[in-house]
Amino acid sequence: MEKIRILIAEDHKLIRETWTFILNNDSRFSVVASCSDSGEAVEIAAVRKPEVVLMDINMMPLNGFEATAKLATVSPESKVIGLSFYSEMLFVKKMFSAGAKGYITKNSSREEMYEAILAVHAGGLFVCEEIRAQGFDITLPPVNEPANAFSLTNKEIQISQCIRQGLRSKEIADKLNISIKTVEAHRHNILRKLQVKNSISLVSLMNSKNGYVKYSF
Amino acid sequence: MEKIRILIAEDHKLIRETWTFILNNDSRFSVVASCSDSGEAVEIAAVRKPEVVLMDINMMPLNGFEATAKLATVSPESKVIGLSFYSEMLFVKKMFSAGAKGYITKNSSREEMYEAILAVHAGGLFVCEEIRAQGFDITLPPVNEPANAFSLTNKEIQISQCIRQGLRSKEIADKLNISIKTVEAHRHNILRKLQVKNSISLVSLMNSKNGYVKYSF
DNA sequence: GAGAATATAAGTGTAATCACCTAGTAAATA
DNA sequence: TATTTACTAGGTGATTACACTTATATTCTC
Repeated sequence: MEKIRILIAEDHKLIRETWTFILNNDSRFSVVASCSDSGEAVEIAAVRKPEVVLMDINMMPLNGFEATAKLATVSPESKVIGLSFYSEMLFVKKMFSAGAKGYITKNSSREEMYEAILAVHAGGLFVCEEIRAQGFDITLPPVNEPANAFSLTNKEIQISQCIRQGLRSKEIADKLNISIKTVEAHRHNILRKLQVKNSISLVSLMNSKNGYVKYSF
Repeated sequence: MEKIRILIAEDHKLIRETWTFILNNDSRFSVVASCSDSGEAVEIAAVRKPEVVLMDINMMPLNGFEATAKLATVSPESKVIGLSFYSEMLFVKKMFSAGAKGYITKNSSREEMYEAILAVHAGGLFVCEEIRAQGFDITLPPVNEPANAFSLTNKEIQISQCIRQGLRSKEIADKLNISIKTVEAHRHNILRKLQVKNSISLVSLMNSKNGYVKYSF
């Protein structure tokens, strides 16, 4: 029996190393590579062609979405499993839209991670118990959410994540290599779309689970 | 050689289970219990008297601080190692003030976690490479921060709650019937005490799960 | 009573946010 | 092809936040 070849993309070294350890410790799995960045994961996947990719999207969900979509083109045989701390539906839906075959949260059990890997490797789809409990039905076709005034663009999502981290416009501009005026334009549009009066309210909205799901994307 | 008896307090099941697995997989360690809540960790420690406690303080730092302090009274023989995603000095200092013997971040390596457990079990102190790189010197005696450097007064708590709601200084002043300059003075003191750079970071800190108001920081 | 902590609030100045405007390019869509 | 949307980025001006200083009255504690 061939071992399932796995790539791990997870930004926290300790988590990455422990997962690598326990998966390599299991005769069914073999971690062929690991990295801390989702973009790097795409490059590695293009060369190593792992059968399963564990993609953490916690800190930079947008990068995770993009990377998943890119990965599907450079290595369509690799099945991506999304991993995050939260079970926000929009993240789950976005990941499946991007081509992911599975999604588990960090409240899943260790056995569920094994199950997920085996399921997607066998050509199936998998979501963890926590997300199923929230009514996510993997058998239903992806719903086309209507675009409305409350939906943010990818750039706006990315910038709102930066705002949430306490970054200033100047710092965001440097980080994303765009003009501070562009950042300010996006900020203004974000506040307008979500109908909040300032960045503090935006962060409060993002941090309130229901609010984030309901309004952010 | 007796195995080192370990208690794990970590709110994410997947992380908790993987750590339990790899530690139990090592002949030097034995995980005697694990829990998802720092308060529960105190109760367990009082009975099981673990030699080392891995205390995740990521999502609920304040609970983690209090639990560490309580743990030192109900089970002084247990050495606490703080664990978090971030290497914020405030958290590190707070944890050592509360009686922790070690601190590692989730950017540490797996070996560093082992080292930390062995070090505190042997009666020493330990901080991970990432925190040492930021200039934290464990050999120095604990700096006596000005008495209430980390504790907010009632007024400051009241005002920080208003900030959280997205209220501006002017609005807070009107609501509390005080001068806007007084509000600004309080805001400045709040940011200084909690060592955050702006109100957004303050709100993020407050919104980290149970918030801080309950525990008056 | 002396000292410390708290709450109050003024001044001064710098930096950041926010509102509103215009406007070009590129990509997707009708 | 024409239109829309997203992303870019400049200008202007008002408002707000933040840093730092000084100062007074009160309250609590040593």
